[in-house]
Amino acid sequence: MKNLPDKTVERLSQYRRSLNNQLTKGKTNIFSHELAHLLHITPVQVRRDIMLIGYSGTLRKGYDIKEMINLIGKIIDTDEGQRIAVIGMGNLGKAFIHYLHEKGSKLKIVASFDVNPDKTDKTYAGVHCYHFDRLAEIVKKEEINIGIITTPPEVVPQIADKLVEAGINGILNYTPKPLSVPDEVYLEEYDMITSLEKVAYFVKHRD
Amino acid sequence: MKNLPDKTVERLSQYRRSLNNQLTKGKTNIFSHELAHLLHITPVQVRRDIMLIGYSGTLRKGYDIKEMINLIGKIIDTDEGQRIAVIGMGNLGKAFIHYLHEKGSKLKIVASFDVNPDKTDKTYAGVHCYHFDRLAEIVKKEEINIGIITTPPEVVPQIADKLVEAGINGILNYTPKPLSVPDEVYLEEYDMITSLEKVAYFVKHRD
DNA sequence: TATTCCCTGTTAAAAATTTAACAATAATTC
DNA sequence: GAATTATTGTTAAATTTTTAACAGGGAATA
Repeated sequence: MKNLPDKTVERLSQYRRSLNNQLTKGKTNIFSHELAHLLHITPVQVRRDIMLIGYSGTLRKGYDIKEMINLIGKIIDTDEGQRIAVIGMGNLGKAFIHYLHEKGSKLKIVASFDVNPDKTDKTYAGVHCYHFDRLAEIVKKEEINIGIITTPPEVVPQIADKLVEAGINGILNYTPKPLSVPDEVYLEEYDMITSLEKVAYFVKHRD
Repeated sequence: MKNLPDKTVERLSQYRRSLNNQLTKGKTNIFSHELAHLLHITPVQVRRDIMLIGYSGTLRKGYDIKEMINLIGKIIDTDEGQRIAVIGMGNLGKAFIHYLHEKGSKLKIVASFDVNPDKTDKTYAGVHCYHFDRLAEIVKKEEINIGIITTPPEVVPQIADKLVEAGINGILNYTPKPLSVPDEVYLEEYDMITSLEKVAYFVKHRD
């Protein structure tokens, strides 16, 4: 499959979640306008995304929910499921682990890291916390290929270097410290303060 | 000032943070390419954003850091500073409070809410946690105008309703449950699982 | 069986965002 | 003081994303 647009990929993840939800409610088919309504987007956008992934619904019956869930899985997930590490076991790191814990997602957080001895060598929601010194070792052993960084910003560049060195393929940086990594590593950054200041701006300038 | 593009607003927040950082290092002026380098974006983008906010640097000396910080403040902040509430005192809520605690930001988290009696009537990092039943009362008393939702997804719609009813002007929804609010309320949504699945997708399809 | 209606799939247009191109000009060099 | 260099500000082009428009066709209706 040709590479999908960024935004479509984001929505696929959300479609899947909504669809799973509908499935548990006993629904088997869904119209573009229904799915759109659930995500508060437009039906056209739904249909366009579905077109891009090469799926087809049936006229007047909409889309088969199970089929769509499976297809999205084929697009996003790998067969083995990707294995993830969280670096930094503060509140944000814990939130992540907690978030992924219940879901039947293919994404598995299999290790966490910290330097604080109060946190290392303990297990939180089924995820063991190792000392950061053991990063390379554990990444290899556990076949981790994605890292989520939730540490204080000062140490982010070194952490990223270590992750890349250890052979990770994707990084999700949740700190306010912008990062750059080699081209072959996929990087996604998100800054909580920025999104809050964005809200502040648009609240101030609304009308 | 005419309304700025979404993305420019996001970057302004990041410029300011970087600039403050440079200021503490004793730097007084900065070139577009330097600022660009700090955020890992292009110099053109920096210059264009600066153009949009109507600021000018001086040729060969770059931009005056203090002036820019002040200007960005005038654009994003209000004189009194906006007052924020966090709804849901789980790990994510705590992360937010912690994050904003140290910063000299104009944004102030002045209250938090939960329904769990283990959490209510306590203070975390200087922020008092009230029972959710008191939302309307406290929002009024504390003149809160922005709410951050970090609760379990099931209860999000009711919470949003209550926030809107209480007269809030902006909502930052961190749950995976899409929300819709009246037009006069600014809504920003962010979904941690989605961004993780996005990384997973691009890692899988990289090159 | 003809007609209407609803919903999909897709192409085309519009809007938002990023990137490129370059003119202007102050400082520096020769 | 002429030529070169570095850096800004801005217009234009390219890219990405969203929205609109509408043809097609199966189901329902009559």
